Amino acid sequence: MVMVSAVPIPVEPSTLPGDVNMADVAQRAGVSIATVSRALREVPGVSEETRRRVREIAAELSYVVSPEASGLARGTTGRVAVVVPDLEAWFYAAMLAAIQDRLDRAGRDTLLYQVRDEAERGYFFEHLPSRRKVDAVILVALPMLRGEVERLDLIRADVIVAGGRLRELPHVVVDDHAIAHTAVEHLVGLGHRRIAMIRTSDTEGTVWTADVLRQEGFRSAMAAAGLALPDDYVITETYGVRAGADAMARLLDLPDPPTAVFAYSDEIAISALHCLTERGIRCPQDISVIGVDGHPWAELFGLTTLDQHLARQAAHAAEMALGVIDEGGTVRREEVITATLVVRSTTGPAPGTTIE
Amino acid sequence: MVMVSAVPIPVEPSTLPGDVNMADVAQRAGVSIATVSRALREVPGVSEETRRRVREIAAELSYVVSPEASGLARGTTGRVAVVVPDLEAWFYAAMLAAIQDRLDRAGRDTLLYQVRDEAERGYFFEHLPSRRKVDAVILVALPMLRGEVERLDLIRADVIVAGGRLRELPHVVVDDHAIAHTAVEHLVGLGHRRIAMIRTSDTEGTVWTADVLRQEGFRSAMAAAGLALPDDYVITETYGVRAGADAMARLLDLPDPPTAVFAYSDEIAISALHCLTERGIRCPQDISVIGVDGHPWAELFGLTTLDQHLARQAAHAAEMALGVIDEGGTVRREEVITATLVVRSTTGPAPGTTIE
DNA sequence: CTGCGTAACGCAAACGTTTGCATCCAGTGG
DNA sequence: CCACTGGATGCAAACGTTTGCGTTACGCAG
Repeated sequence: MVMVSAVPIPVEPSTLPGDVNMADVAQRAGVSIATVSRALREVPGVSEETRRRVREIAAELSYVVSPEASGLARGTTGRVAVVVPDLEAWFYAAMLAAIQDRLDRAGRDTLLYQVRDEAERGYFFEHLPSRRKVDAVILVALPMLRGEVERLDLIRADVIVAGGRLRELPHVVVDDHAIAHTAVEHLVGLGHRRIAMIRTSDTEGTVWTADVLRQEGFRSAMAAAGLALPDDYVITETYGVRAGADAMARLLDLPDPPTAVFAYSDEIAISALHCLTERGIRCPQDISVIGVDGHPWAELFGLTTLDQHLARQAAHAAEMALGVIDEGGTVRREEVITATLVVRSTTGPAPGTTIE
Repeated sequence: MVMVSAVPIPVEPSTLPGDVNMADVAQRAGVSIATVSRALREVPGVSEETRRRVREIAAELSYVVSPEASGLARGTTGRVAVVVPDLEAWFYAAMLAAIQDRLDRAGRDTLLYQVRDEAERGYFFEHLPSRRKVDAVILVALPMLRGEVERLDLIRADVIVAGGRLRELPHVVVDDHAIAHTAVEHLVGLGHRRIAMIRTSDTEGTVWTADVLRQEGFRSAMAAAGLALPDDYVITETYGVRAGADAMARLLDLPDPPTAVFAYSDEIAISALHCLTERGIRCPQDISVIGVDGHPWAELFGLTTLDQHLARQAAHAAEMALGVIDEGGTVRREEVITATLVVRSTTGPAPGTTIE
């Protein structure tokens, strides 16, 4: 560590590449540390002339404030944690990407935590690594147990939920109930009467609102349309790349297979589509498929889907985090996004329906 | 701020949920702050008995050290930055996921930065936000300009490169040259003689070793096999979900189309496959396709690919970062992963080739 | 000319750790 | 009985900022 004493020893321009601190800048500028601090942070109390000079010298020495020292002094970290269950699923990666983007613009850093399986969940909620490391935590569609929800209080930071709701925490969600209704109505409008749903489970005891609500919505939409919903028309597969395909296979093997399928996500839908291709079943002539998300590949595969505007959800979540951090309680505590139906080529008239 | 004075006022168990500091623990335990610090960090100089008691009280008060204060005192951050170009591409998300995982196990936090387009690249390299915020930076397959490479020196942290090489920086790469050779040899072995390659460009002036090497490898492999390589057999498409499909369309429209295609990535390959489906061209009977990556969906689509063991690459990169941080220079500076050929159903004998 | 308000700046006390060094104390061998 | 050793512990000085408050110096109204 190079420490420059109070005695004005001349400092070489680029001799101390890393270890430049405010004292160095102050000395060079002939002002006090306090003034440098104020000058660089654009706070009042410094003349324009001084401010300019300080900035100049700081740049010259390529000085950067120490986030640790700064954070310690102001009692804040400038960081926000984002917690996701599984980055390899597009949904989470896209959400994370958009959140990071917004935080970055606001000058905050993004800390990433993954909670992939039961073990990691346990670890996370026991140690709450984000404890004192961030100003806010954004939980992205993270299924959790009741007891875990309570431990969140131990986080010394504001908690925001994205893609679901949790207790009274501020959150941004998509209207999952409406999603299911829109999907079913679209299919019913095409003459379908035998409609199934595919979802995946995480095989644990946790629940997540999106999952629950989409199922409920599906059931109520079917009921509203006056359609029967056999038990085996709601299929649950364990998560994986073949989940959709396997589920579709089970549906096709039913004595009375559906003519349309509502998939929980686009990834599941695309996997299901693949099953159709494998079996030589035409889509949408023989069976229609609709997904949820707005996955980039939905476009490629011509998948009809409900775009849930991930980027917008993410931006709202980030905005809430920023709001809570520096405005406190005065911030909106709920934001509901409405998904929009994007009709492509995997949904069509039910077999035997006359086309108008 | 609740400050407990030096006078031993009894402290309620869970009254100060967040603002517990070492002084509180020390007071309760009847020892000095120094001892608490040593006790909790498992450093020698504390009796087992004291250590136990301190740990107990700390847990009781749910005390957590302030990372800012700790970092300031020890001159280290405990954080590692990961810089990626585009999280929505599976490659980067998977890499990030595995890196974060490894860092997490080592008790380090992961800071995420995205550098998506030219503007963001400019901003990143001008401000180097990671400047003093992390102990190390892992650059994941980040194309950059020459001048930008030089600015990296200003980062007050060790830099590691994953998925490419940069100057003399420690890095982990896949053997891109070998990848291209293996792919071509596989196809040639199946009787193919007209083999094309599809790659994407980022339309900027940057270069990235993987891209360059795979092209070079492809050309040299073709030459080694004694095969002609027409200029229009190396197709460049701008990145996007239809890139592979569009490129494939261009290839099919050639007067003398190839019988096999080597795609830069699995995502491009899958997109290309879709073009075949659209046109009713059979794969592999009419044309073979091989990708690179080991994308989960490659399995679903039966795509033959070169698995480049992302998780392993990521783990090595993280390991290097950890190594450089606490061992300094004594660490391996290069790690070369060999991709493995995974033969599935998108590659088969060239049309007209007799099957043995 | 005096008093007063204000802008610009410096002082020094936090912020909560880590760590080199000093201190104390119980053994221990001579 | 006496240095002497070594383990356990405490003291206090960093670490590099931020910020409340005090001090100038200066302009202006009374």
